[in-house]
Amino acid sequence: MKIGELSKKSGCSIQTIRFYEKQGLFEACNRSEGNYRIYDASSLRALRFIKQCRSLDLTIIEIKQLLDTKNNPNKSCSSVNNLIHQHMVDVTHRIAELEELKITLSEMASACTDNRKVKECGVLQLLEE
Amino acid sequence: MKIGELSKKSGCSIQTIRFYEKQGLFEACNRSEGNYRIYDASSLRALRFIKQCRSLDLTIIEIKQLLDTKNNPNKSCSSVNNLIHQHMVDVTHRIAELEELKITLSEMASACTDNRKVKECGVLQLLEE
DNA sequence: TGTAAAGTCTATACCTAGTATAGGGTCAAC
DNA sequence: GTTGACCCTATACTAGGTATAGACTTTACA
Repeated sequence: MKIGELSKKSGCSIQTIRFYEKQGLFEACNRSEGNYRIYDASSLRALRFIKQCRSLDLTIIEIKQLLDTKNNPNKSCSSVNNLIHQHMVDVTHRIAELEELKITLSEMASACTDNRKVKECGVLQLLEE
Repeated sequence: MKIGELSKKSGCSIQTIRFYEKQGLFEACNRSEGNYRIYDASSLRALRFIKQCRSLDLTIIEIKQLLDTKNNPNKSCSSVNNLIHQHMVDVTHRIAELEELKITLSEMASACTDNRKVKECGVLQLLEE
């Protein structure tokens, strides 16, 4: 199949697929006479794996490491476990930050009403502090 | 005062201050004979305002809009209120996304233990789906 | 068979909010 | 006069794509 079909089947844009290739994540199995990228079913599986990883917010470098690890079936998978665990820690931390931000924003919001003028705006006053 | 002092007093790096200037957020009041940027107390207040806004994750464009609004003291401040409100909506949404991600990651984590081999790794198996 | 449309190719620029350099100029102290 | 601290501009880089421009290939239809 050509890149357009792979794009539709995978839900990744054509540019994204080419971008992943440039990053060394993912290669077309070969090229047609007219220099078109040709993919097969295993390409689709590989791309879905990448997409799944991205949906977990793994970076491209981390995905590369996972792919490397996958190529060594007899090694320990502890690095995979560590990766996921560290991501959980990071996400938890980020949620806490955003919760704090939300509180600050809500305090801001309650400091003013729509019917004021700029010079009386409670939000702007808080921002000046 | 020169940029180094402003940097220390504001907690923004020198490069960041120059970057804000390039973005049109913030200007030195004038230049010394040797072409050094010269700032005064009002510069520090202005920079702190920008920093405060950035700590709320307002974008540079949004901060520009706020600064524009501040220059019209007699206009309505409803755009300011809307901005803060929309940010609260966005942050709330992002928190929800991250909470979902956290659940997914924790399911991943519990699918494997450190003592397995790559080919038996529960995490990698889930990622293949 | 001709041609128009759809698909693909590479290369490049752009996005955010800075950070990090290179290569030079300025200023104060010793 | 020279050392060191400070400052200047310009440029490249970061992450994960997205969006073009300009050219080539393939497909469909008359």
